[in-house]
Amino acid sequence: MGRSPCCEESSSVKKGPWTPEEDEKLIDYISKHGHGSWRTLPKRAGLNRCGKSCRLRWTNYLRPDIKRGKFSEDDERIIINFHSVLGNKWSKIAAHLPGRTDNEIKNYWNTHIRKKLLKMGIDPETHKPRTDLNHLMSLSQLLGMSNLSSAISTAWGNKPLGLQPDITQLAKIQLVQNLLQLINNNSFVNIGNNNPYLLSNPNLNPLFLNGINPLQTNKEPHVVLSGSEEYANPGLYSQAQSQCSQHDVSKSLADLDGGSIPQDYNKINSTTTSRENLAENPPLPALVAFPPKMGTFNQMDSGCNIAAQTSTESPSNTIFDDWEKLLDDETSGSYWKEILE
DNA sequence: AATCGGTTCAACCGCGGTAAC
DNA sequence: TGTTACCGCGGTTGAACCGAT
Repeated sequence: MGRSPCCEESSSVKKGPWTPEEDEKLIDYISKHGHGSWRTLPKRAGLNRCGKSCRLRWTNYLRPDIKRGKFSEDDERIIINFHSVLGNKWSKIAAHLPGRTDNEIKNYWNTHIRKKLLKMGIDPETHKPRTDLNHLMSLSQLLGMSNLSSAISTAWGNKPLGLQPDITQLAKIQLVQNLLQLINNNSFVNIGNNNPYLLSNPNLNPLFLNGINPLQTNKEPHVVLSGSEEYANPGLYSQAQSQCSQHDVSKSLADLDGGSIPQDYNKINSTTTSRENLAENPPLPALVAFPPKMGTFNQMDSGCNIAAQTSTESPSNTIFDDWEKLLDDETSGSYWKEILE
């Protein structure tokens, strides 16, 4: 329904930064009487502020259990993980970070995490690889003089599990993927699904919580993050879960919450299953087949290993071979060579 | 030392949900 | 059932801060 601003009836109320005296009054009043009705609090506390302003000041700054200072890497990981599932539900995310406010998390996301993800070629909204042209251009610049085929072989060839590609290699992977996505309009190239970086990076894989390596565990999933809470971003989460689905997410979430499974998730768990959820929000199909020769994730044993490149198939069968052909072609490849070189 | 542009974050704005009447 | 009041949330703003020149 909405309503007019709570303070419009009284234009004389003070706005802007709070003074130490005002803070003191507010703290003093609430510690003695509790906040009660925020609307009437300012009058009762002797403050020339609107109730909303008092509530904000209290919940975001003066509350005694506020935890101030820099976010730890764990905090950051938790924020990314929950954002990939919940989206911009800052208050819900804040509920999993005791002492942190939704406002603080929102600010931190917008000023730090968002930029980090963008730099890495990850869309912070969808947690999927970016496909916009500006990003492609910046990636191509980042690549500088790199060579596409060597990029692919370096990034995908014989990398041992656990040895993550550096940022340049990531850029190469991203560029290739994005170009392929553009070419195959409406299709989803499965590099993202199988991207070892996305799956193994604790900051990007929601399953990678609190020391649980989704690439190594081998359990049946039985939990879900949906139900009353919308499955906001089926993208990364369901992709990761479907590709690498032998994980106990509830344990991860329980660990996050200091050992006990959060109430919300218990409630959710009792009503839905991940399979149902995935059925409702199936991961995007890989319309362009991921070439076996480039490596696939072995879900049967140790999780999502990238198999070493084995060139047993016809070399002309893969999209990457087509790519090399395309790039070798004097006429059609010149444009792409310009971008890539 | 002064200026400028970018970044950070506290505070504000306005809307949606919902309880109370 | 419709209206009003209130709370909480997410998006936005702008002053303060900071580093580069």
